[in-house]
Amino acid sequence: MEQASVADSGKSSVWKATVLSRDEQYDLKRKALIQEAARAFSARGYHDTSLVDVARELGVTKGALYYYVKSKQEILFECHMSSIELGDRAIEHARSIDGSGFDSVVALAHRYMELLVGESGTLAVLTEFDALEPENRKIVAAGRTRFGNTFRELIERGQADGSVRGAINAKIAEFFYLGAVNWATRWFDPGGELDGSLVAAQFADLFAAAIRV
Amino acid sequence: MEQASVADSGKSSVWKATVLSRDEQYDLKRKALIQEAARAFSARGYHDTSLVDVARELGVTKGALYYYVKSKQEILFECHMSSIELGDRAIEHARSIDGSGFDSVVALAHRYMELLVGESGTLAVLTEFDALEPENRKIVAAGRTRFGNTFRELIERGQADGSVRGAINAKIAEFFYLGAVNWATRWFDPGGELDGSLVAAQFADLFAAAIRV
DNA sequence: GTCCGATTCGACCCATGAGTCAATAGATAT
DNA sequence: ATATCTATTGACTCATGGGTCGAATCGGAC
Repeated sequence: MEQASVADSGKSSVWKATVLSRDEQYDLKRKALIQEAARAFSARGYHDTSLVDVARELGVTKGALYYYVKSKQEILFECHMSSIELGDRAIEHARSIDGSGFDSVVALAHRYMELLVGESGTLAVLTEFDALEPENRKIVAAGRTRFGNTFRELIERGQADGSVRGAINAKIAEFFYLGAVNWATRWFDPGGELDGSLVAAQFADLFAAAIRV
Repeated sequence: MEQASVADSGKSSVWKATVLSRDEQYDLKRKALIQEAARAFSARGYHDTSLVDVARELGVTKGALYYYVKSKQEILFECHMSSIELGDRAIEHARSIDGSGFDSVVALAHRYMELLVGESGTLAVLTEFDALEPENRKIVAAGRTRFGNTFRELIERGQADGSVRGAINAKIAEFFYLGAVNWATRWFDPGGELDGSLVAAQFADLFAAAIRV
């Protein structure tokens, strides 16, 4: 008992709670595992994160993890896929905007960042693309391309309709903003002094000012 | 002979050239080693880069590398230190500007990026900070802090003298720009379609527009 | 040509970390 | 109480990669 409470001193909150069905518990634990791994991957990087560490953080041993996932690579892949999904949701939102190209890209940029630092964003991993094995990388690359193309398309539409500065190179602007965002996953701390929606708003504001005509 | 030419098919250009003194050759080879490692660290990350790969790229075996450096960590440290030095040079340049706070930060941002994608920038590594061992990390952190403080100080001076938008959070603006820059070391290819000085100019322009009053 | 120090090789050691698996403790139903 | 399925352990294998070291090689000095 004493020892159990010591083991629980980590973040193993989801790894107990016995008021649920089998399947529900399984799903919850799996989610918790991926989320914890995502946090570690984002902070320290894929190759510098050992599953022993992740397991310890969950108050469990490494072997147990393999009851929920088949490999470390699978975890990374799921992290990437959920970030892709956030991208798609942001795209959907941007497309629903009935405004200029400028309005749309800014909406895309803002919503994307909001989702990333928000509730469901804690399991998104944007870096470590190279650590994906070829097969998975291809799938993730498709999602990335989808997002990047939309981003550039909206910028160019803005340039066509006169709402975005013509001097801007769409590709560089995209890399510029996505770089800032990708990097944010490294330093942003959900419990830190900077509030998520504040950061998202500032990021969107900086980007908007950067490309506004 | 035949085999030697095959081995040379990499980028081992500096690893021959017998028209120099001992010490000069030693220094050159050491530089080449660190530069090649930096390229690999920037592209694939520290932990995913093996010294066997670096050695092969230089047309040499791993053992030979240890004649020039004492550890992989030493290489990483030197890479970081040279990026710090670029930062200091950019600071020096920004301080020499006799203008508003806005003019100074933009000069800092522009020059920093120029140096990074320029000639001497090929050995700068900005990410992989966590891979530094504690002692080295402390030293590098000092350089980073110096740069970050200068960056924020200039922004705030700009806000005081009315040349930078007051609504901007200096810290977030700094992270925003440095994120874009850090990320650029991952994708920028000196021989690629995008010219270095063009990218630097666009980055500075985007940043300038983002914070301009 | 021979010698000597500067370089480089390649085989080796060792730590780390991914993934496996038989054994077992825990819960659940009968 | 017992049989059964679930979940977890901990000891294991194996591959990778950093670092070491004595031996071999190379290039210039005499």
